[in-house]
Amino acid sequence: MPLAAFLSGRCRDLKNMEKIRILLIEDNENYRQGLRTVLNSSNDLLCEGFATAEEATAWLASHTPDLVIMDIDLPGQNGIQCTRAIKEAHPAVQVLICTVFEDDAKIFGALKAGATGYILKRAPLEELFAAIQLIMQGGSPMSSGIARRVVSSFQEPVPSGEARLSVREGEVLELLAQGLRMKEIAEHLFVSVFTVRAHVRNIYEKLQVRSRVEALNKTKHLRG
Amino acid sequence: MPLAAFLSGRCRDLKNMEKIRILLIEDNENYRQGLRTVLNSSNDLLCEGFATAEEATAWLASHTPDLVIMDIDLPGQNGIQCTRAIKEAHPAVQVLICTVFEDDAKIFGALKAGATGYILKRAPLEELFAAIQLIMQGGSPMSSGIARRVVSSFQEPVPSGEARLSVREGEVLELLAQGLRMKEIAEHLFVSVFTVRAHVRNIYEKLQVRSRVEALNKTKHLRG
DNA sequence: CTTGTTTTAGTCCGTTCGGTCTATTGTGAC
DNA sequence: GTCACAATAGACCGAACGGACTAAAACAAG
Repeated sequence: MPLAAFLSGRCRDLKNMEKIRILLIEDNENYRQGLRTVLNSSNDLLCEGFATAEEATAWLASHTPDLVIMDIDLPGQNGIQCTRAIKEAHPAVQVLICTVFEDDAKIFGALKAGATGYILKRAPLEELFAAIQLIMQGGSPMSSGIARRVVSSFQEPVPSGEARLSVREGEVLELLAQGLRMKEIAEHLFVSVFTVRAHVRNIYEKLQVRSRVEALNKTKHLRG
Repeated sequence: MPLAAFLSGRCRDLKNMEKIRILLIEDNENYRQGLRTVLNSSNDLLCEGFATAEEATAWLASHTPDLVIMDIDLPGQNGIQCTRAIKEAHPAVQVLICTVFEDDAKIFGALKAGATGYILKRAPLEELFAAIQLIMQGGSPMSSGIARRVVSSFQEPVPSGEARLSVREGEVLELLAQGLRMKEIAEHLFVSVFTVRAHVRNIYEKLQVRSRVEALNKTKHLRG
């Protein structure tokens, strides 16, 4: 790494700027070559492109970009698998997903794999440029609908119908969730194990389950 | 609701536009009044302001805004509690957090409570205006550092040291997570219950736990 | 070819859990 | 005041679980 880049660290020096090195992984020939040309025409970007995850991985053995712009629907290894591989080998490299898909499986799969941004191909080019700047400045660019889905995944669903547990049952459930045994729960709540067992039985009855793990699975949305 | 607004639904009609009705909850007098004046000076916004959650709640009994801009550090009921209350009473109302805090507890607390946007007070005014438009168009505006934290919360930590489970152990763990008993797991995997028990014991040993729930708690980040 | 790991399988034994049942006390609703 | 429900406590029993052992086949790494 050049000294200037090292000294500037995460904050890019406007006077003596290193170009942002971008690796574009996209199997559509026209889209890739077009986008690469557009990106390279910007005087602060330097873009290399490949059609498959395998080609890109080979190139990555001897090069380290700042940012990877990743398609998801690739032949061979897909973009999510490739993202995971890249983040394992080069944790500092940012991965920006750029795809037509906007279903939860793809979105959360990509984020779990280590992607830090997710934009849609139908977004205008300005949004892509803005996303590149944003991701290099520590942000996480997401197309608006994507961000909404990500945020929505945190919302706690309303307690579902008949499965309404009493306050005390909620406390017992919370302790069950921590992996405590009934005896330990009894000590925490200053009641007898018989009482704890009664609560656990009632919880099972209300939730229609037959074990701790099932009960926890049915209520995980209520417990963060 | 006026007919025009009803017909236009979520897509605002540029010709015959209803103003976006905003409720600003912010205890700092100067900040609130200043911001309210600025927002009202825009010809597509209509902003009402209160200093506390309690005053705002009283007003909400007879009014329904499109958007609430919410401070977190309020006297009395705080902004996160207030967000939860508002979303329970008016699920369609969007809540945009605008605060100086950017710690995980506040961020995720607010999102879990039902906020759909989270921006910082130090952001320029243009960002606030953009956020208002974005949130009304189905997006989730977040200041760049906030978005990064939210996205980061999805990243799966690297499998921690000695807790490296074998492939088979992973399969067993997955079935344990679904609430199956050992006999059922044995049937799924076409092996004897003794084998399943052996795997479970090895999993417990590797994870240093003593029950299913503890094992699942220690590995939930590996299992989505 | 030996060494280590994984996957398989088993025994023994005590603990914990889950189902079915009964029963008392307190509290809030009607 | 009665009714319903939550919280408490208990007995009985069989099933499931968890800990401490052993052990063999399969396989990859060295």
